[in-house]
Amino acid sequence: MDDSRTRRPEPTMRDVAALAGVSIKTVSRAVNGERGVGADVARRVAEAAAALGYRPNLSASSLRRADRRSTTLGVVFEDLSNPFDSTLLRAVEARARESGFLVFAGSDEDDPARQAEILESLALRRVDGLLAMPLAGHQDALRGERQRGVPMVLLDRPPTFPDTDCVTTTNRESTSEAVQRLTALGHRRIAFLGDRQELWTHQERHAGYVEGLARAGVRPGRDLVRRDLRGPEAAQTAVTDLLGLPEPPTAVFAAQNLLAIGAVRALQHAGLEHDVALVGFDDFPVADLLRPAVSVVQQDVSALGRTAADLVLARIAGDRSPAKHVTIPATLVPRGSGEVPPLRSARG
Amino acid sequence: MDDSRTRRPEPTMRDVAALAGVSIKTVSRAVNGERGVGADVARRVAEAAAALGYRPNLSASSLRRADRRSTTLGVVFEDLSNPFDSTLLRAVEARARESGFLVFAGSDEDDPARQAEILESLALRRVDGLLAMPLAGHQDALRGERQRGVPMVLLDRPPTFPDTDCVTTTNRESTSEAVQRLTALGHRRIAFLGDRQELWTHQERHAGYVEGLARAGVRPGRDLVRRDLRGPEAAQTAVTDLLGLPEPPTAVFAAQNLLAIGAVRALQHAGLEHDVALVGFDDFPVADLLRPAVSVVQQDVSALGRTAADLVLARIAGDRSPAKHVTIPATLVPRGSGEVPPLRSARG
DNA sequence: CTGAAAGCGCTTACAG
DNA sequence: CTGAAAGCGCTTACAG
Repeated sequence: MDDSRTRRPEPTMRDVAALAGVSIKTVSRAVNGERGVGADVARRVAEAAAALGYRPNLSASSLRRADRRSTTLGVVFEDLSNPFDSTLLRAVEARARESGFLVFAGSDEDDPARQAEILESLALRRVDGLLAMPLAGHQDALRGERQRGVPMVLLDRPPTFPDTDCVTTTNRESTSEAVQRLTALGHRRIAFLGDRQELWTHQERHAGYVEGLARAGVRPGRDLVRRDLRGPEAAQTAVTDLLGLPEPPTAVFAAQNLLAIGAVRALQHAGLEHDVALVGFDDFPVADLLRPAVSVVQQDVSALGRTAADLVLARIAGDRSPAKHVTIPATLVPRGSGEVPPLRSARG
Repeated sequence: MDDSRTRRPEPTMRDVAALAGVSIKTVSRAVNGERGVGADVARRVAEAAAALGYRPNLSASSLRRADRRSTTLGVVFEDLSNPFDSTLLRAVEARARESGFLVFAGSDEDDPARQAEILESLALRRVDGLLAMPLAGHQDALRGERQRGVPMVLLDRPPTFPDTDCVTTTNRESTSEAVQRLTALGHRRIAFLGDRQELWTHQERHAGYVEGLARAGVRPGRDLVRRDLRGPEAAQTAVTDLLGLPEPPTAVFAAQNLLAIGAVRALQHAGLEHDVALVGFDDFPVADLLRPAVSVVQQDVSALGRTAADLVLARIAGDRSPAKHVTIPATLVPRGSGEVPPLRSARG
């Protein structure tokens, strides 16, 4: 191998044209597969390009072309190392590539400043479309991009500004269903573990919880609702606390997978994992290997990502129909922990 | 909001110059913070830029600039929805952003054609550097990019071609250590579960297994080594089979987290999870919630990603030192399953 | 401190 | 079927 530590200048159309003995316009036509190039000339251009290792410069072509496309998408999620986010990214990326798009990926860490920074960075590179999870409060940066006319699809949560597509899951409906399954088993004291109240998904899931109880004629005990829990440790503490109540819950609904994990820890610690029912929203790896295996409301995360990608690609392709809010159905996956009846846990 | 469904043409330096009443060269200087711009003029330019919502076109500037930088990195991993890959990506992305770089992310699905396709796609967009996991056999596409002089750092596995940085973990050493811990507990019949033999990481881990046994004067039983296991199901079958041997293993070393998960399933199924020791390579979520909790060799995946990102950024910045192979130390995390002594599992 | 001209690699809009 | 000229948005290399 020759010295690969030195980056050589890339051959250009000019070089190919010189070697093939044609004009650069002819090379352009041949490279882009436009018709109106003689078979013999096309072959000579192809040979010259191959000999030089020529690869067209997409930035240059995009700069000059009428459509100005960079065939590039920007993805801004909270944390790409989260399974939810990474599964979304994977689905988006697969769909994007089918259409010849490449994907920029960034994590905003739920920080408005960082999100704005990433969006700015994407804008400087003139991405054709944006896929993002809107922050709970501050959606100014996203709204700004949208107002400039950048095609945008929001995931997991709806925008607070108009005229923008989004794809979410059946938070309320599926939670209501899950809670009704618990009441059907006879549970009356069902605890609710929720993340930050400002999160739309958790508002929806809480609403579903209330609705599910109401359908069964159960009045929600205020002492059983623990919200603003951030992370598994907070959930663990909350459940431990709940178990110490005079009338402890016979079932727990954890509105997020990290909270379900914290609940498992608390139940295991109290030795009550087979006595108190548990259902979580969002699946997590090896949930089926725990004892009991953890029943969950499973989002179709890949479908979420695929749908969002399809939407933004359609917008880029010129779809000017009114903004859509697509809801992807979640599925109840019974594994054991959610099928524990209340009798066994009646204590005292 | 005005009609955000129509993408307006972006304002250019020309527009800003016209509004500020200066030449575009002056706008260029002001925007790039070059010195030699009068305070009054700088202010007028800033105002005009803000009024128009001007944002420089990085592609155009990169095209003309001497350094040709796109301040863009390409990441090509096997599957971005894998926790290992997504944790790497997250670390790379964080590091990249600190240096003003944005990251293109793609999954090659272990398919040479797809990897070549992604690399091509990245090359057309003139990324400044490449971070990739080399495929077991076909490294031609990566070698090709490297020969063109594209800065490149390989992750998890070394290249089969020269002059290229890579970052891997202590596969052999840590496996040897883990096996020696098992022999120190008295284990003599220790099974090995491995993925495809062509994978360098699994060759290394197998070598570490052999070495660890040798240190304890144990001769590896050929019947206890099961390789070419692809995924948890294969591992589960293999362990079930091992447990049926006349002299079953008293301990299992699973050379990958998915294989460890399969092993857990088999042990649980046989009711032997508390009787047969298990150690896995690579951590996995909630491994600590299983009963017994699963002991693992934990890679420092974030450090892997950070190191790789730093290396490629240094190369891009002009570092011409000889190629490095950095090895990141892994850690043994005892959780219970690896601390099961052999006596309890002596059967018959 | 400021600007006119040329050019990065490519496509557009013509002309032949 | 092929090509010369102009220009995308910006920076370089000059000149003043």
